[in-house]
This record gives sequence, C-alpha cells and structure tokens, in this order.
Amino acid sequence: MLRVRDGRLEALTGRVRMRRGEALEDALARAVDVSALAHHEQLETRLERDGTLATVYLGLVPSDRELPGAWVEARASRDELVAAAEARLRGKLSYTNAGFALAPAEFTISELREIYVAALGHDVSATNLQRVLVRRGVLERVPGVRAPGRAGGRPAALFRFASSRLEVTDQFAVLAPRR
Amino acid sequence: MLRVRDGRLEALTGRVRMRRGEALEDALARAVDVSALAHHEQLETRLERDGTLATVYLGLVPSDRELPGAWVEARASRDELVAAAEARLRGKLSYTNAGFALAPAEFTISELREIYVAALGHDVSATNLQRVLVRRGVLERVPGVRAPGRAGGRPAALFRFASSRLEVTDQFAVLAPRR
DNA sequence: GGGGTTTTAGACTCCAAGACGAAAACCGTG
DNA sequence: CACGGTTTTCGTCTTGGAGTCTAAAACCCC
Repeated sequence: MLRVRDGRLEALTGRVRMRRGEALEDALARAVDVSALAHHEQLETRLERDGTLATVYLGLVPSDRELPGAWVEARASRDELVAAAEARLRGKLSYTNAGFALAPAEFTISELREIYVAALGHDVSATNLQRVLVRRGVLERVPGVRAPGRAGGRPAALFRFASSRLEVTDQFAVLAPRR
Repeated sequence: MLRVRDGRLEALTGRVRMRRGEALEDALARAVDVSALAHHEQLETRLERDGTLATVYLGLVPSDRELPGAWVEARASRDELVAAAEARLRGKLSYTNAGFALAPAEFTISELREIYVAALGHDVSATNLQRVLVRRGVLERVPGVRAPGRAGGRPAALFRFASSRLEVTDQFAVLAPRR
C-alpha cells in the first residue's frame, strides 16, 4: 500500500498465503481492509523460489484515512516491489485521475500540491496543477473555504475529484487522431 | 499475440497448461516461439471458473516475421483478452517506443505510418509521426533509400528504431518537474 | 517531355502547460 | 487600526510540442 503523510510517500507491505479454491480478491481481502483502499490494482505475477506464485497488488490509501501498520518511507525502502509500485504511481498521476486515491474527500490546492510533490518526488507548481486538473475536468470546486492557519493568509478554496474511479485522460494526445 | 499485416491489426491467441514446478516463462515458451516475439509482457492474472490461475501475456510480432497460426482481425474479435491487449498496445504506442516490436528492422515512414494507423485505429499524419519520433530520439535514419513501387514516386528514406528494448519516453511531461 | 504518384521539407498555427508577478484576503502585533 | 508577514488566487507572458497545409523533390510510365 502507498499513502502520503506529512509530505512523505509511505509504503506498507504484507503477504498472504492463498487457500485452496480461493479467489485472488478474497485472499487480498484477508490481508488488508480493502474498503480502506481508494483504489487497488494488480501489478504482476511472478514465480517465487519455492515454486509458489506470487501476485503483487498496488493499493492506494487516502491521506486522511487511518490504516495501522508498519509504514515506512517509500524512498528509503530497498524493496523492489515498492519501487515498482512507486514508478507505476508516478505514471498514473500524470495521465489519470489517480490523485483521488491519495487525497482526502475535500482539499485545498496547496494540500493537493503537497501530495503530488511527495508522490512524484519533484516540485510542482500549485497554479499549474490546478489549471491542468481543472481543465481536464478531474477537479471541481466545492462551496466554502478552508480557514487559514495560525500564520494567517487568504482562505483557500476547496476542491474535490469529480470521479472516484480511476479514469484515463484522453487529453493526452501524442499521435492524436486526425480531425 | 498481435501483429500488423496489410494494414490490419491481427491477433493470435493460445493456451498452455502449466506443469508442476515450471516457471511462467517456460510455460510461455512451450506455447509460442518466444524468439519470434520482439516484445512480450504480462498483462494480468485472473482466477478461472475451474479454480486454476490464468496469467495473460501480450506478445508483439514484427510485421515481417512469419508466425503461422489462426490469425484473426483484432477488431472483429469478441475476446475480451484481445480487447485488453489492444488497449494496452494503444497506450504503449503513445508514450513508449513500442513500435519497434511491430515494425520490421528497417522501414520507410509511410510503412511505419500504416502500422500505427492499424494499431491505433485512427489516421495519423506521416509528417507528425516522423517529427515526433525523431525528436524523441526513438527513430533514426539509416543510409540508403527504398526504391519506389510500380506507380513511381520519390524514393523513401529508411529508418529504424534506435533501441529494440521497450523504453518509456520522459518527453511526456504532464505535471513536469520545475526547472 | 508531360502527367501522375509518392515522399520530403518548410512554414504556419494552435494550444497545453510552465514561469512570473501582482492582487486579494487573512493573521498577529504594537 | 495601521502595518508587515503569509498564504492563496488570478492574470499575463512565454515556450515548445504537435497538427495542418502546401510546395518542392524525385521517381514512374507513356
């Protein structure tokens, strides 16, 4: 599982042994509270040394949802499965609305920016982030504002993701169809 | 397996039963001549009705390589696995150099365009295709030209893919890092 | 040599997206 | 309540990737 906490991308890994006649999703459900995941998908299946098949899942947890466990900073992890999940996440953040799976239900652009910065591993402009996501229609305003913190500042507008299911953007038009 | 023949995207499907203690790749090798595939990758693993695990691979065959079998037009297929492979291919053609796995070793831009048109399912400008792929560095010129056909026309320059291993382009910079 | 065909190259345009700076809206303090 | 410090927001400017268009180049056949 991956989540963003305090500006850091964190990972939580675990294993389950499948039972005879059990579906993959059932085994997954025994390992983790699937309802706590905003999104999960299969990454790959590989053959372990002992001859068993291991199927790897990637799960994404919203930053405001509790999910106890031994979370470790993803960048510090030496686990290559974590690295693969990280890479997959980076790609998905670019050409899908995958951000919904990491963000809380409502958020300010600054908060969303922090999540993207942590997940992508590089700085991101809040202005551009908002414009890009709003233009694509994956982000929409919700009424009300978030009161500023102790230091003051202008109250921030609240946003949410228009959809909470993974959707691939068609805005990404390299080699676009001819009109 | 997918290939492009005569401007059509064709699919060839098959099944193997795994043997005890056998690696996934070994089972794949028994099903198909892997050396004939320019690229193959795992798509997903699912649980079949009879309780067995089915792992789906996507294989790409260069258009000039022979690989006998009951090839069918992909668009006409009702197989949802073929549809999934098709969708995956469309994505990969946009943000990777996956074209190398469908094209012959050397080709003209027109020939490459036909392959992309068949695989993507929509028209593509030869001018843009060349400019985009050359700028990304995935395409490079090779000396010599292809003599024109019966109808005449200017001799076409020859190109090849710079790499014959799948590489993701970093040119695709939505939410790019700040400079 | 002329008409038809295919490929190539250049110029033009459009627009998504990054960069920048100023204004807006709030805080705390004296 | 004026002032400086902070955070967010909005508008403008600029850049560069990519689609469109047209003309030139290079070939065939008759």
